[in-house]
Amino acid sequence: MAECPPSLNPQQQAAVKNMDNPLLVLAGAGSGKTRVITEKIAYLIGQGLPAWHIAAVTFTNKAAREMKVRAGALLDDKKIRGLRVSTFHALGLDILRREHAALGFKSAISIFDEQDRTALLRELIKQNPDAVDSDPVEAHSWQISRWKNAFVTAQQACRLDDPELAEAARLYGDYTRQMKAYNAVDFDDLILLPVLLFQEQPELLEKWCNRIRYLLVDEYQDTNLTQYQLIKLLAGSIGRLTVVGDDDQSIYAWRGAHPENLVQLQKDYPRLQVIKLEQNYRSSGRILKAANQLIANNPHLFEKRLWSNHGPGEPLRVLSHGDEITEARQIASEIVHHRFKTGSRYRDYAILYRGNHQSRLFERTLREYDIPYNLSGGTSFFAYAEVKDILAYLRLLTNPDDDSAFLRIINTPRREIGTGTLEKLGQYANRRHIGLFPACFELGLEQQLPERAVQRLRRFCEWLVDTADRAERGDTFAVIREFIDRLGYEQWLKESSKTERAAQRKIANVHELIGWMQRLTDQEEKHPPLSDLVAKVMLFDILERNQEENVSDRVNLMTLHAAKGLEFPYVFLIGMEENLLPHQTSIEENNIEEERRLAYVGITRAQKQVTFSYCTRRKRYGEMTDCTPSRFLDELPAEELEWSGKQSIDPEEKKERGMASLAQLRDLLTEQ
DNA sequence: TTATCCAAGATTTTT
DNA sequence: TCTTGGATAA
Repeated sequence: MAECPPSLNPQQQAAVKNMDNPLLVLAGAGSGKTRVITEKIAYLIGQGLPAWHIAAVTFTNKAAREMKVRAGALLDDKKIRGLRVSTFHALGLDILRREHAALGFKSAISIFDEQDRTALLRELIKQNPDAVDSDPVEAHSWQISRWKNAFVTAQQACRLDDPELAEAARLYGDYTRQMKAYNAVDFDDLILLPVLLFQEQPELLEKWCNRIRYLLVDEYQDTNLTQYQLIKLLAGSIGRLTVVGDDDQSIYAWRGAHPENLVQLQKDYPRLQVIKLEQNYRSSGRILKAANQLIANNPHLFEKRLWSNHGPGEPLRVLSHGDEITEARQIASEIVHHRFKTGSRYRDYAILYRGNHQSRLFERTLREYDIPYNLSGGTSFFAYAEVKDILAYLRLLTNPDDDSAFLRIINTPRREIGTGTLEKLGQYANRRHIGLFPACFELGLEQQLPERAVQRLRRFCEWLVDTADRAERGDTFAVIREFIDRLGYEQWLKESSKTERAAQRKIANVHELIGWMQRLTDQEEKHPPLSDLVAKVMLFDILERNQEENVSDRVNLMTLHAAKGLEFPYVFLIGMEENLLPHQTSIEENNIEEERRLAYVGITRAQKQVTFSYCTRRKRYGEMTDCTPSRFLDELPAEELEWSGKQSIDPEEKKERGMASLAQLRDLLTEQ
């Protein structure tokens, strides 16, 4: 973490102590915003507001965890009991779980991820063959999500009368009805449904407002319109509320984030106080100067200028390379040399890039150079097919209406239940307006399907019912383990995997998932029902947790998005080229500002030094293409930049600095 | 029902 | 160039 001042600076103090007015804290990068939130929680409790009346909301599990830990360090356990620190989605889930009846849901709610949503939409499109539609399913799925994030209901979407979106609007309605039938919600619903509920039933809102008497919101610039509605409802008309944000770090507009919420706050709460935190405790002067100058090219909701007490520090460097292979090699070799020269650790370095695909070459190169690295982002644990399968089984055990889960696992592992059978089952269930699982037990099904098929379905379903029963009553996890065992799932993984190693990895993932859920259960005094657990698990990412535990000494590889909120002594910003950063599609859509903020986020991650690098030629989609250095490089203070690369560097130095052979490097390492 | 091939497309992704 | 998913053949 950045060094914090021994005591809070005047602005931070003002932010902590202001509790009578709604408060907006404009916290620049590295200005100690997490500290302000945690200190404020401690202050509120010190002023006599019990912890269980305070809620702090973040966007990531990681941020929530960090906040909990840091609040815990300020206060003793007793005082902090009941404090709610969670993600938006976890808060929404909690509301839904407690108020499900008011929304017409049964208690065991399934949570659908994007894949589930897309699969369901695909089904819905198939069911309506007269609609000639060329748009891919993903486009509709995305549009529906956009609507949900922008607080547009299905009815409102239908009334938009936009022929381009008519099909999506129709699907939105069908989808919403179908989800209700499945007793399922998606991630966006976790925010949207509580808002709709509170609007319709003020007495429930009052209950929750009574419970949450002070609300703190982290990364406020990332809230979407629906989340803002939820904040406004919970904070009430008085606005017992502190939000902390930075419009310069808004990099999620493409996902529905609405940084204008910063201004809206001023309109909705005339008594709003605004406090700016501009002192930076992270970076050296030159880095801040560069960051300030770059971001000055964007229009601003609020003016803000970062400064720091640190010295000017080292100049910013720009490296030029002939191609991406040279780029990767030179950076790898620089890290080796620099680390050796300064006695730094691997984990002091971060290599940041715009797109995930850029990591691949760097991974390979770092391996060649024997540099340990950590890759964050990429595929999440829950994207693994084996994890999704097991979760689908668990979902079906707790929620028999979850057709998505049913379809996913009915023939995984193979049970000789093919599409023909499922098609007929689906038609029957549709006619009877029931789920696929309940349909299997109906007598009428026997007229539709051959007896063998019915038998197979029933045998499987009866087994599930029996398992669910025993899991409810007995030792839940013993039952689940036995269930997975009897499924023959591991055997199936072995058979279907290409290599033995892949199979072992998948099996390990399954164990990890179950073990993790069990630990989660054991933490709670009263064992929560399985359905709660399954829902909760959907909101977490186990990989994230692993990386926390893994405090090993590794170079960090991540996207600029993933880097937000983190800091490193030495930062490499690679691929500083037009069409890469700013990204091509953003140029086409004329959305340079968000790209500029991405660059800004990248620069402000650095404590001591930033190194930019670009290539003059690069392989793209398998073809060598010419590249132009990013326009953002021109927007930086030229006098603080030190260019090196083929134009400016003399051949001797180049040889010495960049092109050391692998053998030389190995020698260097062994000497050490 | 499953295996294999081919064509299209290729940002970012907190939950 | 690599991945993904849909179509097609066995």
